[in-house]
Amino acid sequence: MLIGEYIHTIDEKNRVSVPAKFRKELGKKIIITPGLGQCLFIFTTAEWAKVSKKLSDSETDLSFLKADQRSFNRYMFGRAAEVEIDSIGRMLIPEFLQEGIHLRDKAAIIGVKDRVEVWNEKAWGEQKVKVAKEAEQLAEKLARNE
Amino acid sequence: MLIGEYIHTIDEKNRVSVPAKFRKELGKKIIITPGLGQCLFIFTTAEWAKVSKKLSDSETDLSFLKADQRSFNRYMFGRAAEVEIDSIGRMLIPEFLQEGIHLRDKAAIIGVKDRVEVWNEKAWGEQKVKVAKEAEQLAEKLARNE
DNA sequence: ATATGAAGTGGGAAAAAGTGGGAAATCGGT
DNA sequence: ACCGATTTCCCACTTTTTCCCACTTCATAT
Repeated sequence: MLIGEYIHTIDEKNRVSVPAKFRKELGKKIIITPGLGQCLFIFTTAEWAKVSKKLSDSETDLSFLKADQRSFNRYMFGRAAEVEIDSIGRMLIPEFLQEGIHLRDKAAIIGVKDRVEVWNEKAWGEQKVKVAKEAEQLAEKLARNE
Repeated sequence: MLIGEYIHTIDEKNRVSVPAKFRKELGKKIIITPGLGQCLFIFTTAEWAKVSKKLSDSETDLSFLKADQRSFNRYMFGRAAEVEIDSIGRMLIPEFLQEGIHLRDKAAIIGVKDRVEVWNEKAWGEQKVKVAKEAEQLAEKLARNE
């Protein structure tokens, strides 16, 4: 299972170490896409096969005739990248994906059960604060037995 | 699968490098047609065979009138070009196709699963911004498995 | 405390990709 | 058939990417 938080450097060549604990599960080849919120998603090739199938299942073979389907596919596929993890466990994040989430210097790499997310370190810090508050409220509710 | 975004130069001889990652899948010969939206479509010969069959097949429900279908086909077929990719991986984009989408200097080349789109760089930038918001909503739906 | 090994980071060299331009071949018009 | 113009083919340069090696840091165990 993919869990935990890691802060890694993104170097001048757009490389980031995949946390060693994730490497086995992710395999040699991964798919990086824009995520929901200010982050990227990393899928295994198997997961991506499912996702892209789901996208195409709802379509006819002539999906490009429908305007909104066109836009959506353009967005999803056009901004995805198939990436090989190098011999010492680094991935290369294309610049067009970095731009979308203002990634630079430090990346937060988060395991979320069966997917991995990549955040700008600062954005992740803020996200955590936000989530922490929600968690506290949830905990209080639980404590009051609601 | 054809995915990702690449910005390439279109030179004085109307040549554009096909992104190296696309070359194997596209093969030596491709079909370039006017696209829908401000772009061109590129299909493999195999994919084009499917598409053109579907378009001309009267059995297919394209949900528009015969007359419309005729003029649509005239548009797609009449302006489609069969193009050979040269020995070092460049394609030649006919001028009549460039004019339609105001292509010059820089082209954005986008992989959209099993077709490739070619955009004027600037138009692509605007398209991305426009679609980003609605695509996220659609993606959320998808993520919730609706 | 020190040695050992694994993980992460940085950088140089080799290879590949992208770009530009000249020469040969082809085409069209006279 | 000849000439000029356009297209095609090939070569060469530049930039980017990839591959590999080496150093540093952190954690673990002795």
